[in-house]
Amino acid sequence: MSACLLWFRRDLRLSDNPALTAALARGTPVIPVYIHDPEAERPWTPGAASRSWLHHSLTALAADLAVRGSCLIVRRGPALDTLQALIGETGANAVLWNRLYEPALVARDTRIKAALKRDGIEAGSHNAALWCEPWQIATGSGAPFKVFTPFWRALATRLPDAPIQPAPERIPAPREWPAGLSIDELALRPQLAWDQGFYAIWQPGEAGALARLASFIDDGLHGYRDARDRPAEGGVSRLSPHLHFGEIGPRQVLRAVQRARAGGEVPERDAEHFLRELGWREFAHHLLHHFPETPDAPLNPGFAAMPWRAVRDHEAELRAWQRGRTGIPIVDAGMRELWATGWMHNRVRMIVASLLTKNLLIPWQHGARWFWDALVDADLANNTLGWQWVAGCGADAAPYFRIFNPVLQSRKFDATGRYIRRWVPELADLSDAAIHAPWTLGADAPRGYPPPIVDLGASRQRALDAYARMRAAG
DNA sequence: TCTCTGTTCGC
DNA sequence: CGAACAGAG
Repeated sequence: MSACLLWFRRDLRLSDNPALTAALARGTPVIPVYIHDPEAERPWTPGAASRSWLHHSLTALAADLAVRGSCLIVRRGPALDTLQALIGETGANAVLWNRLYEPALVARDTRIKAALKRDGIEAGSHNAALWCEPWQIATGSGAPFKVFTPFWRALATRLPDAPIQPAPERIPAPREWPAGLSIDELALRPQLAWDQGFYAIWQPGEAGALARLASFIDDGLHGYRDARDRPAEGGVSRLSPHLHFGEIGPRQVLRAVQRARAGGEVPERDAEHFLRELGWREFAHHLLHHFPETPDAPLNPGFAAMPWRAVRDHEAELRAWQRGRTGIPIVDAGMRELWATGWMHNRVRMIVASLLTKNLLIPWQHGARWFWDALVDADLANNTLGWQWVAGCGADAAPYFRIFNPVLQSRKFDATGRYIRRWVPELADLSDAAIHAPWTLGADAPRGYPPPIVDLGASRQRALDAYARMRAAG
């Protein structure tokens, strides 16, 4: 009897899922499968925080499938071998999935599709993750975009308009289910439960994603343009991990914003600024597709000559940055928020990344690696774009060498020090005037909090000099 | 999605 | 003397 394997990867939802829609349209039983195959993602195997989230997301998906008379079959091993084994066991004659965009996974999926077709198996891939496929958008001369603003203008002409499918009420089951592992057997959670704190603020899974979107549209979108920059406020959507795992799709987010905008509940400027953030996500995938080397190498080749400091000589500085012990309050607050919650506010991501790459002159790849392990929303496209942007070697390079001043940023975006007080409690008693730069208190600076790891003025000049030397060499 | 400096303006 | 602004990198 014929059946269809529905291969879940990072599209862990039942609404707005084109592969699921296609599977149902075939009218045969559907066998949902998740295959744990981290080796295929080398060198970017999922980090520890991301694996923790995945555990919870798979658990939610399995429950959502069970309610619909279905079942998530969990396996481990090379994806093609596992799919072929399942085909043998179930007699399935089709495999459907939604696309991923990481270079290593694109290569794997291409091989799998060819192998399945050679065996006479229908193999179909769909778009669940993007407004617009990276290869469907180009400059006037047919080249990929490297600057955000023109990319955004082009994207606006190609927004999706197909209707969004709701989650089905039932999913037809096979007469017999193949064997599978329990989610626990994948050992995705850390041995020491350092991720416990994460789930006080996060609800992985489709229901959590939809609830987050709804509450953001209701009371976060209004005033978003300004509130999004203040890390002490809940002024951002916090949808990033849900989007990364496909617990919600960008089309669903777009549709919800458009509805709120049309209803007049939300000022145009706030809707526009939020949609631009989704535009940056699309841009990141566009760049990763067209420049697959960029997770490791600068997009701007001139940066090969950038005299970064060798990290092996400065392990202690990297370690202090990772642990939130740089002595610069806004930076330490961000790094500790990351450690405690698996997430960091985007404004603060830019500040901590600028300190590492500019003031400490440590290569951006080391920061990207740390984020990769610590973020629940770790995403190769977004992480690469963000780090290259801050380092100055990526797309949308400014005509100047951008160096954030963490004290000014802190005064501007955390004026009352609420964010710092929350994550750096040893500074909680300082005045609003002193909390952004406690070393200015001299002998009165709080004990137990380190002095700044670098002189911000001198290290700024050092970075500018390094940049000038790079340009002279190029 | 920036910072620094110098200038001007208002108090 | 600080706020506001322009220009440069």
